[in-house]
Amino acid sequence: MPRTEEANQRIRDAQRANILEAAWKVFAQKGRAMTMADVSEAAQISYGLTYRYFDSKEAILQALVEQTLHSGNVALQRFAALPGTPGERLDRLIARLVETRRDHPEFAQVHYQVLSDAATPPDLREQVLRYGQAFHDLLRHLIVEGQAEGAVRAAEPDQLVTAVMAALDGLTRLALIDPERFQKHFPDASIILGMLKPS
Amino acid sequence: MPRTEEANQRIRDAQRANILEAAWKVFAQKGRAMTMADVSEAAQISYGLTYRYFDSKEAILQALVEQTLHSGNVALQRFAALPGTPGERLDRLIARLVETRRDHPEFAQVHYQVLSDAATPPDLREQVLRYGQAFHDLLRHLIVEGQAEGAVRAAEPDQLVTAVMAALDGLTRLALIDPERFQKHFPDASIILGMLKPS
Amino acid sequence: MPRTEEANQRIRDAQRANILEAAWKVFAQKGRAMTMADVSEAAQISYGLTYRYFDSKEAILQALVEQTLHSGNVALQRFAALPGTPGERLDRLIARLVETRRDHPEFAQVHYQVLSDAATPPDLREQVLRYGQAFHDLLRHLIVEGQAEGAVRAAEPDQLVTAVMAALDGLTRLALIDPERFQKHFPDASIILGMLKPS
Amino acid sequence: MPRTEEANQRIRDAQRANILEAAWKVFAQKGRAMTMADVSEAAQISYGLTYRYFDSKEAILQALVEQTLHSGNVALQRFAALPGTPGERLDRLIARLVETRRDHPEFAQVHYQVLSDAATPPDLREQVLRYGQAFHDLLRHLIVEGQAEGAVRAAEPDQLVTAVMAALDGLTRLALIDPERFQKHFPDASIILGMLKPS
DNA sequence: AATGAATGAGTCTTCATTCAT
DNA sequence: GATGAATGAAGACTCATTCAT
Repeated sequence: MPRTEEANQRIRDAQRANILEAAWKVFAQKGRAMTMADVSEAAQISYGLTYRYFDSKEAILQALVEQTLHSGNVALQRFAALPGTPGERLDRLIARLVETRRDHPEFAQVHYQVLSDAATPPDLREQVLRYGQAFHDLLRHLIVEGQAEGAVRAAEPDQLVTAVMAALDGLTRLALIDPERFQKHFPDASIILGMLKPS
Repeated sequence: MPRTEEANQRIRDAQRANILEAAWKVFAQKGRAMTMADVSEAAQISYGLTYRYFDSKEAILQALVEQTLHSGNVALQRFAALPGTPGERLDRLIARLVETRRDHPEFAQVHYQVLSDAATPPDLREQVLRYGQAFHDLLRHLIVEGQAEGAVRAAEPDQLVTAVMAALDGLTRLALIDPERFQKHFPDASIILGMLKPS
Repeated sequence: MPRTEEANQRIRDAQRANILEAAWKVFAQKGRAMTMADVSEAAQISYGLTYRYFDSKEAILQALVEQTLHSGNVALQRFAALPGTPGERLDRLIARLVETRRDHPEFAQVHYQVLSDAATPPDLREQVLRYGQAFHDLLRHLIVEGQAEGAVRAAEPDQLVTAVMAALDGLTRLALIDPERFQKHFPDASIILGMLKPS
Repeated sequence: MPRTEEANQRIRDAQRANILEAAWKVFAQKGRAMTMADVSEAAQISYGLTYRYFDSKEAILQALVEQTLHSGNVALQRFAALPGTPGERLDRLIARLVETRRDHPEFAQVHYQVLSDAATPPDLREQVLRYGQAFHDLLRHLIVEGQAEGAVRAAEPDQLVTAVMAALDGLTRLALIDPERFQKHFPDASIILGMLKPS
């Protein structure tokens, strides 16, 4: 009795998720040194099977990025819709972003790897950059509004955005280099917010 | 008639510098994906010649790191000896650090690459970590003193240090990922200092 | 449908044997100049596949040595247990050794290559030397006993052992250098035994 | 004042000899792993100069071989002309050959290296083989004559020759593998002669 | 005659990708 | 759908050989 098409699809979806989860684990540990063998081993599947689900290592990275983009965009939209004054919303946004960097640095790390790798195909790079732009835009929007209400210091908004994004990226990086040390001294969101608050 | 020893020495010095300069360029572009072929091509020399000047790819990275450590340590010492109140000295230090990130991001980038690469030999890693620690110590020292005089906000000093270092690393990163875009909006040092100033 | 585990095991065993056999052929011809490309070509497999079966060129040599040590040790033990007077046992031993040199010179050759190569790792060298020592000891033992019963000439036993081992090694060498010529005139064991017999 | 042609020639001859002597030392130590850098360093001359005296590494080996062939042939001729019964002459010949193996194993080793290396050009190989043949012929001649007078055992002469040559080659080999051990137990020529003497 | 900087082909090893079963 | 054996294109490194001075 052959499996139904539906059952097959379910198996496929589960396996794909399984592979991606494994890829996350390996990627967090090894970064771009991750090999296909690492992934299949972590996923507890055979070497070749990975290729039934992903055309290439590239495609896995692409999928990882997509996951980050998806949840990132969802979060962005949620924040965009959140009530409160710009200052309040900024506080919450930054707090949340800092938290994410501390608890899941590999999430943002994927973006970095993809962007640093000269071999990254243009379209993938483009997607990540576009997400960064959307993120930038939201942040900038809140900052400009915050400045209008006096909740954010008077400074070139783009520079403020860049500074905040840099701090977040830096946290990602430090958390990966020496987890123990940096987790202990992980800065409170209020410190990051110091860059935005009027003095 | 053979070249004079002096002429040879000149050639060797020039070539070594040439190779390192080429390595800097390639490294800034490709990071750890830099190949020896890349370097020799950028240096406009044959593949094999690189090995007359550096024993291994490793050794080139080591030399790059040494350059950063050397000028980094020189700068650290200069700052340690600088007059002024802690607050003033912090201002100058941060300003200088931000400037360096903007103009020579690959300088700091080399440290990150070395630390992220699992294949980095322990002694090299050790050197970089030690420098990071010295840097951390100086920053922390100034911050604690700055807090004593009220020039720095009341917060856990280690967190402040981590936040500043993260921001600097992040700037490095952004400057490398998309130079054109981020150079334009490169944040003023005063924004980074916002993390430290009392609100 | 995947192959059965049994089928895979069969493939692996066959391939490993295939590679070793190919390595024997190449090694006999080229000695230490054997390249991995030679081996894979002789085994009629791709370059990379060799590395699925052996971690390095080193490992192949190690495996070749192990084969010789294994059968060598088996032979040694068999001879050690053989009945007969020392003189009779010596006769048989030498006869057998000469025969092996004639028919499988590459067998002993591998030991020589391993010992001459400065790059041989110490443990491998150690194994070969230990086997040589065991061989030396057996031979010496038989010679001393043979001298006691008057079946072996009166001479310094160690010198006799050295002379016999040298002759055997020399046969290996000649057999490899110019098989056709030396096979034709391959000396009878009785001639080698002449070094031991009382005059 | 330019050097005279004669003086130049003297310098050239001295330098050539110097290089060959250096090559002997290095070759004895490293065998075919000898590099051109090794040679020039041992000769205390510049890297490139070696190539003014020898067209290639090959040519150096060739010259080393020629030296052995020359002195070998001289010795052969001297022995061929020596007085005495065949038995006596054999005694002296073997004694001398054994002595040479003990004191200058690298001499014979060169032949072995040249013959084992598949890359050896045919003409060089031919020369060495021809010398081996001449040697073989002399030995065979003496043996046949010795058999006629009853000084040599009755056995296939070619086999006796092969056995003696093998023993000598083996001594060369053992002396190189573990000089200390084998020098101590180096067999007396009388033992080697045991292969030839009637029992 | 002499020097040593420069060249590039050859070798080992890794790993993304393909394919027979 | 699943397996893992097989392929081959890089990449690091060595070393014989050439060449400008």
